[in-house]
Amino acid sequence: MNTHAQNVPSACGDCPIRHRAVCSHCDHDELLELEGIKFYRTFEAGQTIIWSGDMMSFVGSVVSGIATLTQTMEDGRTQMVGLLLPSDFVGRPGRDGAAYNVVATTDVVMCCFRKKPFEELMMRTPHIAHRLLQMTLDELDAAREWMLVLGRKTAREKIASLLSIIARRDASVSAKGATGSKTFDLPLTREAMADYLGLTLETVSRQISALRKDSVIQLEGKRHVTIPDMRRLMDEAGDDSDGGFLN
Amino acid sequence: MNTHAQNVPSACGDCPIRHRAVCSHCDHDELLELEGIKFYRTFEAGQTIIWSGDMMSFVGSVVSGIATLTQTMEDGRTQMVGLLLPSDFVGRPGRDGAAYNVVATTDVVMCCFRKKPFEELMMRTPHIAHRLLQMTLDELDAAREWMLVLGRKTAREKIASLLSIIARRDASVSAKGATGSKTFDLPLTREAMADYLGLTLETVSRQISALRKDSVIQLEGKRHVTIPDMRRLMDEAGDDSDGGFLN
DNA sequence: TGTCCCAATTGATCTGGGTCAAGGTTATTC
DNA sequence: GAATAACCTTGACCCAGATCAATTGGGACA
Repeated sequence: MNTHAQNVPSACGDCPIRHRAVCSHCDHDELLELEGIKFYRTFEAGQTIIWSGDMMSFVGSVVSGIATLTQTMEDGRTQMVGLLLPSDFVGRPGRDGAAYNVVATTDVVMCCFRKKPFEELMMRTPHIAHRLLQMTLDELDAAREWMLVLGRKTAREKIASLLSIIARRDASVSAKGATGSKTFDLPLTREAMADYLGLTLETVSRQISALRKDSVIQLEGKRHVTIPDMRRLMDEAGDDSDGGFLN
Repeated sequence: MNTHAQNVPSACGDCPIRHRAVCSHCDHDELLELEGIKFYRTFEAGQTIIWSGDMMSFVGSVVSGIATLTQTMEDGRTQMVGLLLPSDFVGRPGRDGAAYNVVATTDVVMCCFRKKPFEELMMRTPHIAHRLLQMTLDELDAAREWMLVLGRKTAREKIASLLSIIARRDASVSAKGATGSKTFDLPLTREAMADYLGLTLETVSRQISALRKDSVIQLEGKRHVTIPDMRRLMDEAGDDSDGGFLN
């Protein structure tokens, strides 16, 4: 039982179940069991991966690309409830119906497992259940952190919170650690950001402009963001500590 | 392996680990193992059970009373992120620090387990891990459902959503099932409701008055609510289906 | 090189819910 | 049963963010 290194043994392939997603150890027994129940699927940008209420026949993780979880009311109001980046897990072992829409924001490759055999594997393999429990607890924390953002933060603080989350998960760090400067491409349209933050896209646009005018962020084009001072951004977000949506 | 009935065998005592909270079956082996690691604690209304950031030395479930999970910003803005009713589980196996404050709203009795032994028990006992995973997935769904409430619903819809959740979890049903009339005592002050809904207490008060004037609800005193028509309330909440915070 | 299209910006105005302030209701205590 | 203290309600006013409406920018394609 050795913890997994960055470079994956070729025997493991690039299946996420052997990376962060599900297990953190690396003996090869299960690989065989997985043959035939594991497969890859690709989705185009904009495509719905799972409809809320559908029976889900698979679980899996995101290999590349970005997907979002959204809830919708009949009148069309929508709220994004999660952001899926590579290595994030999708699915609800033990459940049949999906609770929300999963939509590909960019082109997405997923590594999927047929649900029934995966559940059986999980039953036989305690560390998978434990790993899933840890991941689910992380998501629960993230969701609750986000409830504070949605319920109590101002528009400016909401934008700063979102940027700081994306920066932490996504960014190439250009300087010393958590407080230096960071650069990344926004993976979301203004409208998607609005759906995430419980705002309108106009308000998102205005607040981004304001943050740029105040030099909290720099913009190159519409999507490429650089954050000269993470500490400053996190102050704007109202985060006391190092917060942690999506860890 | 028999599913648990309402009346608990006396050998089981009233420990929640044998009720809904953790396991859904009832063989007696583990009971012995639990001796010495299980204990009860009581908290007075208003008392903080766990401070955010504290090391948690126990996990457990609520036996009686009501507690809330809250997040707070330095400037005092607070957001409730969960409501704990009897049988709900508290704690994060595998984690040390608490992520939010847990506060007793009424007097609360908790059935606690020392964390380390509980975790060891969980490692040895797959069905406990599976049960906890299911419960955590339920909480995650509930949290995400609540994100829609916080991000996209109007004040009136928010109040209706909260009332319908409490009615579903808490109420004595007076008529036929989910659509009949229900009666219950509000377990929360107006201020706590406001913290739950991302509103101010004045707005909560006004919207409750409005719902009463429109006969969506009836009030006796300040806390005793009866809902003549659940279907009507759920329409007001904007819930298409039977929604499900806290299941 | 233009034109089509979609994302984004910016402006003007409106409004739901926040803020501030003044009572009213119960419950508790002595 | 009067005094005190929570808790709740209601009113008047205000403002952050929504809504409605142009306009701009930038990439793909012919």
